[in-house]
Amino acid sequence: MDNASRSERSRNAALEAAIAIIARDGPGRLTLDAIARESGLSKGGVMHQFRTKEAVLKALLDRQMAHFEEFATSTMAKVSATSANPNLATQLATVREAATSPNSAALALVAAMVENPSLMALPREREMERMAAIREEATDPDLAMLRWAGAMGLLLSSLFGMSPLSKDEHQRLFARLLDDAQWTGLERPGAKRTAKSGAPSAAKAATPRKRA
Amino acid sequence: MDNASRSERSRNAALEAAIAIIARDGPGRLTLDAIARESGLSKGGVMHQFRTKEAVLKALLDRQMAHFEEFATSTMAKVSATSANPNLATQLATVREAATSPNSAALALVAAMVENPSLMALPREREMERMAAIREEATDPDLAMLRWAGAMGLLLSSLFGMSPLSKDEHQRLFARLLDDAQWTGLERPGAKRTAKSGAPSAAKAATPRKRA
DNA sequence: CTTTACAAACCGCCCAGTCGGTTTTATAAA
DNA sequence: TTTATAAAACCGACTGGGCGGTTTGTAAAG
Repeated sequence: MDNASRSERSRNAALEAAIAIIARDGPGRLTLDAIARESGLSKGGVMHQFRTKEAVLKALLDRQMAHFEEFATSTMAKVSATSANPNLATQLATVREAATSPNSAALALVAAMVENPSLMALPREREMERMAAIREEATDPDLAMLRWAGAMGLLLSSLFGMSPLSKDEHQRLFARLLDDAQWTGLERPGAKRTAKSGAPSAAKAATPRKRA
Repeated sequence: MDNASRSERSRNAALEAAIAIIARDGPGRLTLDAIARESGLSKGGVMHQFRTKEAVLKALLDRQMAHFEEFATSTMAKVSATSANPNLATQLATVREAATSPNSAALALVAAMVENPSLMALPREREMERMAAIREEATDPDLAMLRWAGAMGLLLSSLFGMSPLSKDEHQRLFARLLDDAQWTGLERPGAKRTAKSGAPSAAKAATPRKRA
């Protein structure tokens, strides 16, 4: 077999093993030896592909992000013509996808958070960009944020195994979140026109977290 | 100082230290030695109060759950007279409280999930009871669930540090979630028993959870 | 022959848990 | 109160295993 293909295969095997371990035993049980055992590789093999454990986590995050990024751009292309708020529609669909897929990206996120919280900087940044886009296109930014938050709540609660909802109910709720017609009744244009001006300061300066 | 008080003090110190460590360094850095260092106790002292690390996590969970349970029953008493859906109102307020409080219970949950996922069985059970109560009292159960999910999304996104929202925006969104008037426009009574016959009887079950 | 992919033994550190010992509190008899 | 004894709280050195990472060796690819 080709060398590149061999590496590719091994890297994939290791990452799949990592996800399986996190999903089955929890992020705390994710060790290099466990990855080696689960993937069928030797520890040396794993360490050849990833020089450090942090590199494994990083690769895992990159991979999941790439997957959902692709999904997002794909659905974005589909809805951008028809929807009035394509960014929101895309994000809701993507979160639903993440909630449906068994190898959830969120698992990788949790594992990264445990091992090295700073790894979450990049995903966090991306997320913030998306939310800014959602707010900017919305006639009622707060409502858009609440719909987004609802999707995240569904995703994370099912991730934590705290969802009393069946698959069908889950899908129904996501469908309702996605259906603009269901939310037009109570839009409050602008950021609630009280005395304060409606200037939506979308992007706030992200305070960088420091590790000790 | 008498023995009971001494124990109480030490246990408290250890648990406070644990929360501080999780919040500052992440769940992966929570070790018994770290707890001893942070709390000022010796390791032996910590081990005398908690026979194992899992016992520490369990105590942490119990403590946080008790705190929010108390908060919940307190607010439940306040709103049960005025609100048509007191369970939802209470849960939303409680989640807001959890999101606001620095020593979030969610941190304890994450730590428990890392160390031993099975520890989450009890909190999960409680959560499911609450959600069942919310659904039962709602004229539009799905919408109620979505409001709850929105609150959870806000809480968890801020926990993961992925919230681009300022404190004020956060509070505003929670306030909107709590304001029934903002959501009456689009209720769809379907799915559950509709019972749209005049009087809004609004489930007067005094106790949030009744299962024996 | 050189480089790359993998294997497996190995190393040092960290961490949960143990253990013998010391100090503080509780009980109670004198 | 004093004294004797037990029990509980606390201490800190120690241990055994697990973990991240290294090293040495081998086979396949180029």
